[in-house]
This record gives sequence, structure tokens and C-alpha cells, in this order.
Amino acid sequence: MTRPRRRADAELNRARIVAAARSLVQQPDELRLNEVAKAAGVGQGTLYRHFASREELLVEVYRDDVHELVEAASVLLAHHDPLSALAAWFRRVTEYARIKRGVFAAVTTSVRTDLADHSIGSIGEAITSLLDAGKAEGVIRGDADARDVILLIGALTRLDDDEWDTRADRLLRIVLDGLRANE
Amino acid sequence: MTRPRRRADAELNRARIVAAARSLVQQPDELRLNEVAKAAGVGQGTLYRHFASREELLVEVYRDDVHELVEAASVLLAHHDPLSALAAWFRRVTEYARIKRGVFAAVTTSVRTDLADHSIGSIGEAITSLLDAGKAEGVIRGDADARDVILLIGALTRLDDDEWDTRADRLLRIVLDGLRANE
DNA sequence: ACCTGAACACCGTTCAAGT
DNA sequence: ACCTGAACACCGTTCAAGT
Repeated sequence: MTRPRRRADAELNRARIVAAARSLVQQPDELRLNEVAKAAGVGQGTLYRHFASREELLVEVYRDDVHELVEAASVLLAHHDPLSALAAWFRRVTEYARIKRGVFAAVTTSVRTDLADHSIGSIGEAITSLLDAGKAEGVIRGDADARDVILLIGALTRLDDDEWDTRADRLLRIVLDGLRANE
Repeated sequence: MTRPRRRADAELNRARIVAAARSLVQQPDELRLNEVAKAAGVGQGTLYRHFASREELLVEVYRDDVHELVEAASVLLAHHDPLSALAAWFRRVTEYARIKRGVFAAVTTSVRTDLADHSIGSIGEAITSLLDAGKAEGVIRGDADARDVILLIGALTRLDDDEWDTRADRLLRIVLDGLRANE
């Protein structure tokens, strides 16, 4: 868990890049990496030295948000029954997806990276804990796993801006119902 | 419904472009438009004259496949109960999505274009007819519409190649269960 | 009316030179 | 060990010239 040592200037550049990216992702256009480098005041090569891919950068940009989602899962489970916790967590994810669309991409990327590492990762664990609580009470189908949830919730990513109000909640309810054990 | 008149050479070029694209989309790489033009033996400008956007081209490339899916809906409804028909149609879409991943993008684009035209379009009608049959019998939730289905089924698009066998069926079952009226 | 293909635009990515 | 930024690569898109 100890950070790899970096030269102070490298550390600073890295932080500048992430800060610039965090500000630029707010805009509706696709994030341009050269623009990030320019806004951060570093050369393009420096960006690539710190982040081997666009996705690595995005994971870093949304690290705190993803962490909050992970924390939320256990808090919700402590205070609600499994189905309500899952529903509330879904709503939480949706809010993020609505405001910061990139969060979802970061979540998906994280999960994918984690799986490639043969580890489930923190987001995967969060979703798994929600599902497991429901399975233990027999209210969630036994065969569903975290990646099923990620893939289905991903439908929200493709919502048009003007559809959220009418459609997002219903989509989540459909997914939630589909995940319930057929009593 | 009558075709707009085109010069014979234009018609031929158009057909060549679609044929070249149909062959090139088979490959795993992204479809490069310049490559399509080259393979079709026409200038790039000719491609743009016939298809204003990449999506327009893709809709044309998959026109027959989309039409087959539309036809399948009424055939299935004639021979099965609504839920089985919907399940069978889902499986059909999945097979297409697995073999020709682009079909799904074409379906989505068609639906989106149709909606922008304030018309539901043939694919939208096909899905609506499947849903309506189920609603009439009280086995499908009354608030679900064709676009919900498109968005949810779209989860399959993001499956990795090696996941299909283990995950595709389950995802479809989850969506199908979610679409059922809670008895 | 339609076609051609050189040229332009836009970005991601690399790498030689520098500190 | 790290940074810079010119240069390259890759594609989509346009448009002047041609039939």
C-alpha cells in the first residue's frame, strides 16, 4: 500500500494532470488528452509517462467518487434490508451517472481491470456484498453476480439527457425486479 | 415508397459501397470509411455523397438483418404465448448480436432515427407488439416500452467474447423477469 | 449529376533532445 | 529520473477539378 517513490516534480505534475482532467471532464465534449496536458501546463509526453492509457487517467480522476460508492454499500446494508439497500445503492449510482457520466465508465474500467488481475476489487466486493445479503435472505436470485449488475446498470449510460426523468427510475426497477428470486 | 431516381452509375457505386462495408464489418477492427471507399473502388467523396454519416451506412449494411428481426416478432407471437415469444425474440436478437455485433448498433440507430422522426419505426413496432401482447394478458408490466427493452438488451453489446456462454442467457432471463408484471 | 483523390483537420502517441 | 514539444500516424471529411 506504500506509494512508489517519485521525484517531487513528477508528483506535482501528476497531481496537476489529474486536476486538469477533473475540470475538463465536466464539459460535454470528449476529453482530449492533449488539451489535458496543455491545461495542466505539462508536455504531452509527461501525461503518457504517468498514465499509460486514457482509462488509467479516468480511473484516477474518479477515484474518490468510486470510493464513496464502495463505502455507501456497507452503510446502506447496515441500515436497510437487502432489497432496499440494493435499490438505494442503484439510485446512488444513477445520481452519479447523471451528474458525472464518466464515473460509470471509471467503475466499469475498474471492475474490468480488477477482473484481469484475478481479483474482484473494491467495487466488485461492494456489489457482491449487496447481492450476498439478498441471497442469504432468499430475496435475490442465487446466480446473479456483480458483473451482471454492472452490465445491466450500464443501460443508464446510454440515456439521453432529456430521458432521465421519465426513464431512469423505471429501468432501475426493472433490473431490480429481474434480480429478485422468483418467489 | 418509390425510390428516388439516381443515375445508373450512382446506383452501382452505392451498391458497391454497401457490399464492401458488409464485407469489412465482419472483421474485428473498427470499420474505416476510407478503407470501405477503397475496397468499393470509389473515391471517399462518393461515400459521403451516398451516406452522410457512418451510422447511415451501418443502417443500410444491416437492413436485411433488422428486417428479419421485425418479421420474427409477428411469427413468434402467432405461435407462442407472449412471454415465450418475447423470450424467443430476445434469444434471436442475442444470436445476431453475438455473430454480427453491428446489428445491434444498427437497431439502436434505427430506433433513435425513428424517434427523432416522431415515428416509432418498424423495430419499435415489433418490440411494442411483443410487449403489448404480454400486457394484454397481464404478464408484462404495463409501464415498459420498446426503448426500455432496447436499452436493457444493449447490455449484451458490452459482453466480452468469452463471456457469452456463461452470461448472455442469464442476463436475458434477468431482463425478462424484470419486465414481467409482479403477480 | 456525379465522381475522384489530394489535401486538410483533428488527435492520439512517440521520441530525440534537454534539464 | 523526468520533462518538453515537434513530429508522426491515423482517419474522418471536404472540395476543386474533372467527366
